[in-house]
Amino acid sequence: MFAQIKAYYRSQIPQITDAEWDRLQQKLTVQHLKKGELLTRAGDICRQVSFINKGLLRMFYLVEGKEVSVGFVPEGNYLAQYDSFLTQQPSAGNIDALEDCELISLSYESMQALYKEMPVFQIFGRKVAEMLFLMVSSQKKMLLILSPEERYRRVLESQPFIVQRVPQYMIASYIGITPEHLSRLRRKMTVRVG
Amino acid sequence: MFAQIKAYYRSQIPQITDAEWDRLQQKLTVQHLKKGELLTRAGDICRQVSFINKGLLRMFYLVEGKEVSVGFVPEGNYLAQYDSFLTQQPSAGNIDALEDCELISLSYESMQALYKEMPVFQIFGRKVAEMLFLMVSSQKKMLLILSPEERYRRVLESQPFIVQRVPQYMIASYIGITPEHLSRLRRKMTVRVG
DNA sequence: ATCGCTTATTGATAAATGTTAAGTAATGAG
DNA sequence: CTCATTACTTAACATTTATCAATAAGCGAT
Repeated sequence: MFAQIKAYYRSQIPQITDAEWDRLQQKLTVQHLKKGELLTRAGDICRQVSFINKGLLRMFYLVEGKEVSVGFVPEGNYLAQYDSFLTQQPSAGNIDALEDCELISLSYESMQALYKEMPVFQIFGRKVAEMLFLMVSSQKKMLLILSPEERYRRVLESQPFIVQRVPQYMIASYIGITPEHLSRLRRKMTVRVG
Repeated sequence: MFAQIKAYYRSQIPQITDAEWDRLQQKLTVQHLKKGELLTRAGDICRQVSFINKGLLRMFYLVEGKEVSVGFVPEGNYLAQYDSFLTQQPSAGNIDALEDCELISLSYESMQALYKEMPVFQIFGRKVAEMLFLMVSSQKKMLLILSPEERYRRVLESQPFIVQRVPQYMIASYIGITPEHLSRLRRKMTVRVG
């Protein structure tokens, strides 16, 4: 049950001791989500971070009745409405399950307690925040300097699981275009290939 | 000289002691940059973070001969080619001074030393990373869900110093449009106002 | 296998944005 | 102060992208 998440912690903070891990594990809770269900919704305050043991989730906004997807997160990663989790203010975004999911969650209070209790979790928290910054920062850069077609190619090559497991119309809003336009770009791209 | 940066640390980590601050201050160096000079350039590995005591700097990419601005950072903030600083890999971006600047810098090695020596700096590092994440994350969201005109309005209302101190053609690429288009949007926006 | 629903494709048209080129305004160095 | 340079504006035109509407294809539940 906890093998994957334990490996994750060990990869981020190899210096973690068994005692520290045990202390953490006591605070973890397991949670299941069926395809289509919401993990958090706009207006909620995000009170936990979740490690995805299995499944795939999506972060998205509702803008003028339309869904705009901003991230897809598969098993083996941590996930939260992180802005809301950090600020403990209501989130503007939603998270739903694109597949049946198994999550291992840690509450805000538990995390604060771990921060106080054991410095190694400060390091973990810093590394997670740094990683998230790198990811979002590179995504923002792609939106600014690449054309829609190039952005789609990037998704294809650097996050192929998205193309394999996420409906195309969600990918369209993820790269900032309409589903119709993405469909046309794809046709244009494949004509020359075969 | 160090009053502003000291206040900054105290605001982020109020629990910092005088001894810890002194230890930090020993490692700080002051640096001056004239308007137009580069702080870091693409290909460099970023080896320091800089607190801006005075002035204004810009982060930008060179894409097909054109500058694409991705951030403007005024006095009172920390600045680095943060992706490169974290990974110690060559950066794809540049930083230049839009005004004469006074910077207070801390090297990568010094920061690692402080991390090891005193846990409070781990907390500081985490808070900085979290703040950067929140900022970039909200900027990415704006690019995805707002129109260019709305993005410009946001800059006007939430970062007015940019409109006051940054040339318009740099703001244009910052919000993802051409200078000509921004000029047209501005005309359209002011016609109705007066 | 079939039905019903969701997703993807396609075409016609409209709107938004980019490009090129020219002119005007602002700015800074001497 | 003057000139040269840089920044901003404007216009005509080209290209990209969105919208609307219709059809086709895929898919899950029964």
